[in-house]
Amino acid sequence: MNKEYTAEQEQIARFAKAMGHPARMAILEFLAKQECCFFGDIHEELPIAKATVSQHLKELKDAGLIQGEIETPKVKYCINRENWETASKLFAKFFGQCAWGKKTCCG
Amino acid sequence: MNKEYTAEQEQIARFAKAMGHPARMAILEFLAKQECCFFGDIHEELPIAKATVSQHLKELKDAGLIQGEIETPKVKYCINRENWETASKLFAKFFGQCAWGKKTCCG
DNA sequence: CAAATTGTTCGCAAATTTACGAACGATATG
DNA sequence: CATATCGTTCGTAAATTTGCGAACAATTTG
Repeated sequence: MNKEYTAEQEQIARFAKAMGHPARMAILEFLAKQECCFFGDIHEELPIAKATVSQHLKELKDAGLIQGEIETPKVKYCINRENWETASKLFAKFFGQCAWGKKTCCG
Repeated sequence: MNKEYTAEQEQIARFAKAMGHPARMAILEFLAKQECCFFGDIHEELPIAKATVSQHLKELKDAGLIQGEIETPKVKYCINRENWETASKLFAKFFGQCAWGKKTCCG
């Protein structure tokens, strides 16, 4: 029972947690593929109620992976590119740190 | 309320979920850096009780990211390299799929 | 055999997550 | 003004997660 967690561990865990549900992965993939889109488009893609979609979007927004913007009467969502890049690098670094040689992994 | 999730979305979500806690990230980093080690070594690294460590290890094992092996009287844990590689590729693919040009992201 | 070491499992409590329908606010339309 | 559309928020229920200490099993040591 010693050390605390590093800020980087907390950060990547936050990103990972946000990605830790199929609905949220589906949302992220959908957004990543097409610049931006509206809530309704996302809802159509998913097998869950709109209230639940809204909740998942909030979590992704809180994690910093997406951002939303009101475009009356709709709401437009898109990837938060800056944080997406941050996450991308964090995960790449994480998976690249293995100590057993680059041949069998991370290649 | 339409489509279901793809197998790949489910898989990456499973990996991400397992990584979605700082303690589990710390465990993975610790293991990735040093081939293998014993339960006690992992426990020493973390600010949580052994029962909780054991639980986190079980989740990582269930997700396929690590594997354990009894080496009486200790238990040796290490990264599951095959699945680590699978995960590495899945995440790389995921973050690389953005549609807004490679210059501003994923580079 | 008694005692110590190592880690898992059990039982429990508190917090969080997931999901839904209903109600709601805001704006546009008839 | 009444209606329809769009999406969030509220309230609730069920399931899962997180964490701990105590008990436990298996082996080794005295």
